[in-house]
Amino acid sequence: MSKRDLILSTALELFNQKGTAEISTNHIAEACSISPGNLYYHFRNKAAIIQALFEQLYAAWDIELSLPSDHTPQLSDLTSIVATNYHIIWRYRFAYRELVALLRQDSALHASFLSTRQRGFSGFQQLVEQFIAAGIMWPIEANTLDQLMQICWLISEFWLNNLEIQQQSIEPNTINTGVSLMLRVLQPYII
Amino acid sequence: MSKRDLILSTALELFNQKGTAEISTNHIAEACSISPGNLYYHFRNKAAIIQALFEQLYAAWDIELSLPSDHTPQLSDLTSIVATNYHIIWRYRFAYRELVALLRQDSALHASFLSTRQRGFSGFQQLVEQFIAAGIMWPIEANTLDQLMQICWLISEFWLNNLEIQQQSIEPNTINTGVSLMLRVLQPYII
DNA sequence: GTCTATATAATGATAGAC
DNA sequence: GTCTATCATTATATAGAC
Repeated sequence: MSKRDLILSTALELFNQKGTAEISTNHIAEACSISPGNLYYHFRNKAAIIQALFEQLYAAWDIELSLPSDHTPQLSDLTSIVATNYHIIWRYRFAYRELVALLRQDSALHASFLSTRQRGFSGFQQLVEQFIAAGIMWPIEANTLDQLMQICWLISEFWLNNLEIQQQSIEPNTINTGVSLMLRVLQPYII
Repeated sequence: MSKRDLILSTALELFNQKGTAEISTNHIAEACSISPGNLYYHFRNKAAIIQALFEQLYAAWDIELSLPSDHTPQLSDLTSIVATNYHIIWRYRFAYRELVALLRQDSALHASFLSTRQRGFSGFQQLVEQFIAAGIMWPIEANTLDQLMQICWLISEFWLNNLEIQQQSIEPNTINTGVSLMLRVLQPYII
């Protein structure tokens, strides 16, 4: 592993444990067993480390959430995508715990997050439209469909935060409850 | 206004602007035009200020969300309660922006938040049960009902965060979109 | 209650040797 | 690339005078 990757994986672990505000560049360097000066050779500053971790998050979405394009979509695709998404968010949970605060502090980060998020939402839209075309779901009026997808998206982005607020452990069991909620939203429209 | 209240309202404004991590006790004292020492006479530390602001938040919920008990519930009660709740959350928006991080750092705060939140959720449960009893909503199987209420609760807690992530301004128009989402969830079960 | 002054520690970040 | 040394700044918090 390159030193850069060591710094990033160490920072990710510490941020997930204690939050970005509590972890200083000195903490990260010490946990990597390198000097603070060395850390600053690899990263301009602390914000650059956070930005690089967000880039890893975007890459994880691109890699792990892509569906084979020659594939007739099934409802089970939705549940597996959502479950995979929860695992990615959990891996970068510091980001979602502090999301609004982090984005407000760094407008470049906000821009990159928004454009990545928009791509994801478009993919989700296409999937649901494929469900309708395949006769898995009833045709739905455009406004209603948009609302349903917004609700599903909200659940997918905040379900883990919701579990943490309730001090519930994050495990397959509790994660699947989040998947069930999304299906509950769509259920009246499923054939 | 007492000095204690001045400190709290000033801290609230600064926390809402910049986040709790960026605002020090010195910043708060300076904005109040008092000395740091004086601030520490009124509050043990910064965490105590945050705790006191959460107490104000709890009080706002108790005062502004209580319904007259001799009143037959209507669906419009739900929308007005939800809209009022959004206004309260917006007033204490720093708390919801950083909620998971703040609760993880302070177990006493976490406990008080959870018990207040539980009371709120119970009140919401009762309201929906009254809707069913009054023939406004169909009888719903217990598990389904619980899921629907969890979804509504998730929307109510995270809608403003969702708006901020999307860089949408918080105004009656966008707030009402959140109310509509909740009604969209319940719509298939409304008579 | 309020202030000044200060202790102590940590922060982000850089310069320059190797 | 990596280190040591160090900078200026800031943070929380307290002591003691008024």
